[in-house]
Amino acid sequence: MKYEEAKDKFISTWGSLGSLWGINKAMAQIQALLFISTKPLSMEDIMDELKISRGNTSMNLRQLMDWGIVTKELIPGERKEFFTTEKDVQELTRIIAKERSRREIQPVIKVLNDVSSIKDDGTEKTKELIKQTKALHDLTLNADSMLNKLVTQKQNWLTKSIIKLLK
Amino acid sequence: MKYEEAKDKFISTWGSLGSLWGINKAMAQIQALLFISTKPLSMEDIMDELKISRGNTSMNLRQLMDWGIVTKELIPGERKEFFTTEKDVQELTRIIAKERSRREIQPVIKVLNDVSSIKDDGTEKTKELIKQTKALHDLTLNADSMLNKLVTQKQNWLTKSIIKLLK
DNA sequence: ATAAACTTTCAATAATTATTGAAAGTTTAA
DNA sequence: TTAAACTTTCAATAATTATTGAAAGTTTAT
Repeated sequence: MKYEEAKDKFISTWGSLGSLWGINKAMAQIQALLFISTKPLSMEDIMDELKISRGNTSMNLRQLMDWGIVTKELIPGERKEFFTTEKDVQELTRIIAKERSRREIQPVIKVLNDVSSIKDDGTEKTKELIKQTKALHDLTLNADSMLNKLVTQKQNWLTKSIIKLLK
Repeated sequence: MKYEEAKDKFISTWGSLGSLWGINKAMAQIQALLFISTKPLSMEDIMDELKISRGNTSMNLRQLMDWGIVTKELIPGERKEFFTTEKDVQELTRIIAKERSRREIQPVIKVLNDVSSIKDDGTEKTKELIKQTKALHDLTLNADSMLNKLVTQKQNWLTKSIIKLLK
């Protein structure tokens, strides 16, 4: 496999994986492109490489910047804006996990907490609702914490053990 | 908050959370409904409760059964089929995590592995591609393993400590 | 074998989400 | 101040995904 082929394969795979971490295809592909680029890229560069429109590029870059994953880089003597992404995967994951926790998991924890706190009127169905939403509430907290744990760990000790197991 | 209100709130919230764990709204809502129900429900019951069509109900129940989350229950003397869902959240999570790992994470690990194995031609961009896809490969393995870890743990020791921290 | 009771399938349609492109906005250089 | 270079916005459109409903399929009781 040659460089170009490998690069395209990587970008398109990472793009379609976007759904897994809750971002759209273009956004994931822009991030992937920046991730393997050795130098900052301009909007033009990104549009050309990914064959997407100016508007699409602008909007998705903006969102990536909102997330704190991509930063503007000003290059002396250049009028254009250039962009780079966080290159440390641990840090990248930490940012994404935090963002998703804040946007998606926290609101659910709140609802589960509310629902599991309704007054127990003694009926079986109410008891079941309370019991099961409590269990989900616990699980969600648990998952959220795991997410953060995964992400704040300093060393990838785990990776090493897995690779050992797989070989 | 009364039972009906709490129930509806739970079902709709859980439904909209579906995207987080990669399933569609109707599927998540059916699962939620079964999850808090004290007895198996028929297709009719589900359609009425969630106001969705017969076809939609049938297709999503089928998918939930494919995932192994929902099972058919035959009730003696009844012609209809009845459905129940796994009630143990730990087990539920384990099933979902396994399924997502198989369907989504494994293929990505494969691509990352392929891409990071391209011949190093000595250019900077090739080195960067190799380095960064290797890093992602490790991360993905790591995340996958975490997912499984989260899910196979017997006790929710973590939950307890979080609750303690939050209070 | 027949018909009633029930489930599945799938083409048509609706709803949602992503993308475009051109006009409006902003910044910079001279 | 002007105009060129660049970015952002957003209504229109395209692409994708979910949902319906009715016809076809299946099972069961008689």
